[in-house]
Amino acid sequence: MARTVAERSDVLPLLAEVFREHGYEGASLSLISKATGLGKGSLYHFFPGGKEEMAGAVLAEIDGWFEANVFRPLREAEDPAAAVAAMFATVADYFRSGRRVCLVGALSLSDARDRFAGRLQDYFVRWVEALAEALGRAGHPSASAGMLAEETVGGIQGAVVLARALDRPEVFERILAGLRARCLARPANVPAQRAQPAGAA
Amino acid sequence: MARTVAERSDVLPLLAEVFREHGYEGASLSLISKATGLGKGSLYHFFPGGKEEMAGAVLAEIDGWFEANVFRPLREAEDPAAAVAAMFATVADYFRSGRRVCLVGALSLSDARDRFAGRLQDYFVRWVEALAEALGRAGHPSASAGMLAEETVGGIQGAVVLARALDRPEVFERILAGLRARCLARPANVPAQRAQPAGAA
DNA sequence: AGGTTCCTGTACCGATCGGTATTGTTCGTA
DNA sequence: TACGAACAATACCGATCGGTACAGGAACCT
Repeated sequence: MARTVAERSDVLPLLAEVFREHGYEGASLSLISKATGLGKGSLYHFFPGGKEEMAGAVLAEIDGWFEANVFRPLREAEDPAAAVAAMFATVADYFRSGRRVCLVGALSLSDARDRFAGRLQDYFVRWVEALAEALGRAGHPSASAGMLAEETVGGIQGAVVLARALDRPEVFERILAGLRARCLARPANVPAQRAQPAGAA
Repeated sequence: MARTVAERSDVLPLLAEVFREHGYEGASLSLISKATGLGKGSLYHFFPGGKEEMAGAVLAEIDGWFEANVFRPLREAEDPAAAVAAMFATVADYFRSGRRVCLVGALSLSDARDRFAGRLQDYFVRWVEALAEALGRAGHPSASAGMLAEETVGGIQGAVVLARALDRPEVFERILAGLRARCLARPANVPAQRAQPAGAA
């Protein structure tokens, strides 16, 4: 028996991909075992709570990644408009232009929603709030900033659905470009917040 | 043994609800049997192709419903702006303000996508095209009409995801209201196409 | 009434499910 | 070199999966 000295954190990305591709119900332990190269014994060694703990760990990692790479930059960036622009690039990359499913969104539509309700809710709440704050600091009036943030986060989720259903990744890119333009359009009432000219960081 | 003389078409709505609530993988035959009140024997009498045929029949019915109540009105309405406004009302009603999942969208994110790829693609293609045509006739230039149609259909899907994840139906309503406003805003270049003043049929 | 068709319920099939127990194997440590 | 902890692979558990076989009752025909 080979001993690979795997760490729990090593298998998380593989695990995540299995849940993304097959959903919670569709990801059977044999599938997970094959995808991670770990036998059931090893799997249950790392995740005594079984499948639910595996999915929970994946959600936690995803949450952490978005917190570090998306939410916090939005909240803390000196140049909020640039941070918003960066968010679109980061997200498009993360979702592989719509070829890759958003696990949080997929779980929200699935049977497993109730099981992870708190986490799912939290993820989207924090995304919307972080984006709304950045939009507000970029000059959008606070009411419309919240509304625009909701529309944008929802729009990204919808773009994943549509691009996957149509099997056309360019649909994802196109929708994100539209959302980006609306987020970066100079708000009417702010004097000189420089809008990103479609090519900045 | 009671004979209920059920028709195949009678069980379709119940079947649809089971698939919506539990997804394809999550909808087990025992669950389906309980929800429809039909034993496995009856189920396989009506759907010899098993679960796949059941889901296929549900998709076909949904497709037919949208064709009759959404797509065709968009294509054939005398007043395209009114048809677009009606679409939002119809859709909000159908999705129960985001409390009810879009089965086509959910399947698109799930493992079962490949199994029904053609149907899923067709549904969204026809929705986007019908809406784009109506928007075009309402005065949007053809390029932006296609783009806006894509954004709108995707936005509706995203609104379902977001509202379900947040467990707040008003998010669905709010996003749809925003999309509606953008669709009905008087296009810059058309002379006198009357924009719906947010309250008409 | 007798036969036929159409449905319905149930028992049952092999396969696979999530999960556990057990046994091996490879380490760090000393 | 010996030991115990950490990791890996396998066999196996009861339950449930999707699907089949079949017997039986209701409605219809003649």
